[in-house]
Amino acid sequence: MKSFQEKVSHALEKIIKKDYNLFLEHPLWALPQKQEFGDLSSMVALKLASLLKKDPLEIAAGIKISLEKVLSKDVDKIEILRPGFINIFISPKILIKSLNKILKSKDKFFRSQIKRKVLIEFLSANPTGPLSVAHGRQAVVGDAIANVLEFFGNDVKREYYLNDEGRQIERLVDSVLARIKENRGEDVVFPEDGYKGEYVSATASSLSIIKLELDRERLTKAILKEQIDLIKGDLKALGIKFDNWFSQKTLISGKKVEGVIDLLKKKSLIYEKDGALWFSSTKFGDDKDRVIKKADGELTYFASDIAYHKDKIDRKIDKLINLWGPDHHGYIKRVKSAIKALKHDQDILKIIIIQLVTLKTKERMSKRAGTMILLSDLIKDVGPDATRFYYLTRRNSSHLEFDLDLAKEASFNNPLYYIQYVCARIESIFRKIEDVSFNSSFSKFLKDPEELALLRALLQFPYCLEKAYHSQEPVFVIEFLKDLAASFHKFYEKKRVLDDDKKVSQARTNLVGAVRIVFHCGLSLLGIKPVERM
RNA sequence: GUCCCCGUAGCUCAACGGAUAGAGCGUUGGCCUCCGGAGCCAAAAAUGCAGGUUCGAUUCCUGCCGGGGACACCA
Repeated sequence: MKSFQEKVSHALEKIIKKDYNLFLEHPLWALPQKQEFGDLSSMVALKLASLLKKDPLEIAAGIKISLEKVLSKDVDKIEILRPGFINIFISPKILIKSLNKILKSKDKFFRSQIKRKVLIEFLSANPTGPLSVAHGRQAVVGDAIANVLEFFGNDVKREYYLNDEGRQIERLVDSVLARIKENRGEDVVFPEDGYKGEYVSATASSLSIIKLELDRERLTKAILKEQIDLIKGDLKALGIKFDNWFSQKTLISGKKVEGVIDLLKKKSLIYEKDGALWFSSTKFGDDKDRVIKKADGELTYFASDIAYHKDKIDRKIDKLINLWGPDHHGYIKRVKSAIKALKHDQDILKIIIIQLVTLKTKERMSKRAGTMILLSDLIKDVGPDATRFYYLTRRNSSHLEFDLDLAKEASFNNPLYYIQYVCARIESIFRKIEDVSFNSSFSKFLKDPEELALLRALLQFPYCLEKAYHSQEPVFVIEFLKDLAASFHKFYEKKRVLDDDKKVSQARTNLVGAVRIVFHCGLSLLGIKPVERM
């Protein structure tokens, strides 16, 4: 039993079943509320009332009586408010018991043991240039989601799908070759849709690259390696590490694409039209059939993607998660139809769309045009922690308007520092105590409203985790930490931890120790290091 | 034309279908004899428009208005 909330929810579920002979689908029937409304509040009487066409207050009164029987030792009071809220005030004894459990088992108290194999693929930017601030969002959000999944006990693998073959790569190589010739003063026409960014010129000036000018295969390899290393460098700065870099090239050289096409052919899902090969994706819910091999014989990106997803599924993974940009929205049906065609449950794949990062200037970021703000510049300017935080403050589905000046400024004037200030204050207190130990027998001396308010705020962490986990929205962790930070700062203003009364002092040390555990835990999910000093 | 995301305070964002719509920045005014004032306390200030579902709508549905994006034998 991680939280008292679960206990209450189970109790309510039983009561509904017994007294009303109903089973209502809802994971948690009691939710945390504003403290004035108690620790938990349930709307179950209202739901039942609308279902049974009865007076909600009457139903609430009945539930209250049943609930009091079950929870008599655990609650202070249960009150009913119009139009039918049931508000539950947990007894401080139970709160203190939970506090002691947290001190004993630390972050394990909050962890779960869902033993599922999950593969999360994210970022997967083409290795045709450095990462921009737009990519940064995909990278950071993906990593944070993976952290949360791991925290719940999943066996998580982070994967980067590397587009190491195809037209974009050829274009990049052509662009480098053109710059090499330009540098020699030769008269060349720069490829129309080539890459114009500075990094191309930099690559073209590198001696080890120029050496390979006439050996296109080795040149391509060298340029690719350089680009991938750049990407890895940026990721490392943010503390992100992929378990697997999956090469698109190996799909083709390994005949996996041809293999999957043959498989679909055997199922009679491939046909020829206008000289191209088409996949009958409409049979599986897509809006139109899609080309997998063009009339010129070249395989489409979609063909590789079918093979790629088949490969992932064949690795015996329970859940696949892909993070895509909103420009891939129309692509979801296509890939899911392919999974269905291969006789798999399409729900094995969860696609999360991370909305755009737009520039304040309204100019579009483009690698080819060279108009973009580099992720590495951002990290350099504001530091990795503020960078990560900046990306995680928005819901996945919300646009993130990017303003570099604001981001820089925000590094000093940022909710992150409101949160970090808690850590700094706690460490500062602990530095003043010679022997920081937590003796749970003192926790019972916590009884001031400020202390209990902080403890109550702390104990909502499991609920925050549930929300973040099920919605795949790391932003909930931030919202929670902000709330908890506010509770802590308020407590800190009014009560001294280092009190003349030894008992009080020790009790508050316990409380603050638990706050520290939760902050470290929450921040580590976001991939941010708690500070000791600021 | 079809599809997706977004319209909340001057600005940037919150709010599981719930109770008095919350924060930060900015503005105005208080608080350091005391563990770190990057903090605390207080004031002014908001749901684009019109319907619908509901005991209850910022949230769900429909239409409109406004902003952004996607709709390839591109990747």
